[in-house]
Amino acid sequence: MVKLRDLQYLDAVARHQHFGRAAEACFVSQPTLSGQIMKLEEQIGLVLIERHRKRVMLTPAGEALIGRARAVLRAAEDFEDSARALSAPLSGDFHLGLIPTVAPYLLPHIMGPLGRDLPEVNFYLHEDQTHVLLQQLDDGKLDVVILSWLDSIENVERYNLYREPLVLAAPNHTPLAKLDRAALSDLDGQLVLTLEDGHCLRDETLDYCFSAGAKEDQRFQATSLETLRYMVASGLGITLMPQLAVRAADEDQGLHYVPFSTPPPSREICLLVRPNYSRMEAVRAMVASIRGAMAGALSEAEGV
Amino acid sequence: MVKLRDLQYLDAVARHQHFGRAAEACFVSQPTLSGQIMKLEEQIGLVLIERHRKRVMLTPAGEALIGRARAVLRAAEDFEDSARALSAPLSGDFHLGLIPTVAPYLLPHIMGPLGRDLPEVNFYLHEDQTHVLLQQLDDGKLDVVILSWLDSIENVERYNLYREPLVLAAPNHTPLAKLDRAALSDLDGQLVLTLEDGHCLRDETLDYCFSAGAKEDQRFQATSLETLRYMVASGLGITLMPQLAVRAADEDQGLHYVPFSTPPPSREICLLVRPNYSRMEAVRAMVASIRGAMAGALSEAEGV
DNA sequence: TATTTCAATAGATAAATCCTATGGTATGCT
DNA sequence: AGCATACCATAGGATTTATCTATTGAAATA
Repeated sequence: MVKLRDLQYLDAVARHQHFGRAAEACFVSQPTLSGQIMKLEEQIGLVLIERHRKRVMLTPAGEALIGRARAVLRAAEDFEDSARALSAPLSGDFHLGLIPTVAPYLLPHIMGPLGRDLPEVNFYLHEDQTHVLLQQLDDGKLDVVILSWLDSIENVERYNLYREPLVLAAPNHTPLAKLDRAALSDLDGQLVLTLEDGHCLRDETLDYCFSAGAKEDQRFQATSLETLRYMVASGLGITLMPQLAVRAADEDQGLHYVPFSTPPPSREICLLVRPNYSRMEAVRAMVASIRGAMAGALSEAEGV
Repeated sequence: MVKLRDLQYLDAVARHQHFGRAAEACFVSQPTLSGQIMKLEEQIGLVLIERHRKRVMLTPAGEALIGRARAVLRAAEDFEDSARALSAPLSGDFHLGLIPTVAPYLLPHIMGPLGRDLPEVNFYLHEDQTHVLLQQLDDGKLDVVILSWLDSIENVERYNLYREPLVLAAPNHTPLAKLDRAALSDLDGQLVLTLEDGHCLRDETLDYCFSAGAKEDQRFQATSLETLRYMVASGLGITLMPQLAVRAADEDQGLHYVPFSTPPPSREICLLVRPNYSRMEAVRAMVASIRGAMAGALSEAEGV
């Protein structure tokens, strides 16, 4: 039977397209890696790697097998992760992915409680757009992602964390900013500023706005929620903001937030893991910790 | 990183609940296996096996990990199968599962062509009911199954082989046996003999019969199509028979087959493999070979 | 108490892996 | 051309790992 080490060597060569660097990545000498790769090729009766002077690459057979080789390695890592989780359920490294419209506003609320409730866990934080996070979750690069739920997402296990209302952000001294409560119908005929393509908040905002009869201002697209905030503050237009991004201090910057009358437009922020993920005990602890932290944070924010 | 060999040892101990027999199954000595298991336990920091005098068994931790260990082994086998398939696509062992109402009538038509078209393949044949075959396909015990398609089947790749008409089987000298062509409406009010529970042909037959107003004869249930045939021949009642099970010689046994007018009741016989199965080239060759053989066989039978 | 059963231990051997040093062959530069 | 560079393959020896046989030890059985 093939050996996991050989598959690691194969994976490294496929990745680096270079025997020396692949060997370095595996912490062995180049001849060792070369020899083992050759032995593997001999064992299965196929040449897996095309050796050129300038660059090595996989043969068609290698290309066909590399996916399955990586599947074996993933399964082995999964076994080891499970073992670690069993011997110390609430410890180890966790790679947590968040979308850009959540991370900077959620993390201040939860990093404290998480550090307190799971003191043995090291959290590595990754910020990216939904589709990237989901891909990385699937690849095993991330353990957990937190994002705004979309019905098109599949093949994950989902834990709702909190439902986040969207509020209307309008420049001071405009009629909309005078409102105590906004209704969706108030958006009719308005021009709305949005984030650039790829942000799920953009799609959610546009959905609500289109159905209310508002139009997108196609002259500008913001690259981040902070940019968007300043575009609104400088009087360029209005937008919808997630509740957690609301800052009372912005009033001085020419920006006013108006909550919607119930039921407000909102998004469901949830935590996702792969089905059969090996460290569910820690995930459940994380979910409980975050829900606890956010129950307080949102009702507090809502009162403002 | 864990070694595949260790996982094999673990799997063997879990299976045999006995170190000595597990070692034998792995073709190593008992101390070797004991030692490696202990080393594995030490490596992952968990006791996986409860050593009792009378019987060894998995600890809860072992129970939690054995599934993932087996997943690793399956992935490794998959890699090796793929490698073999690449170096000799149309050779090796194939475990083929068939349902009992297909196997004895289909195999005579296809074993010749299969042997001719895939001379390097060894076919191992397994006969069982649909749900057992599907489970074994999923477990990797079978490479390919051939059965009558049900809409409830999922998570497989499907290749239709042929659509098999069902014909009316009635005792000679009964009014139905005098018909040249039967219509479903002719079944109205009849008592129909069926196979015992678990055979998909039973469900298909009853579906057609119920919708035509016929009732099941609950006094008898046949354990095989051959038994059923003789029950009809001895005048106990009528039934529906798959076209391929029709034998002209039965006329002398008091049994008459009446084809239905078009469109006749029928079942779709198809070949299933796991998605991402590693030896698709051979499967495609099998499908082509069977389709070729059956195109002739069915039109021939239909002419009778 | 004697016997049986079965996993663990001890010590020796065989095999696999890995290292350093070196060879050979394209590629690129002057 | 000629030399230097980059890089994979080969050789030979050192180390680690897996494996074997023989034996021990501890519970279960008679």
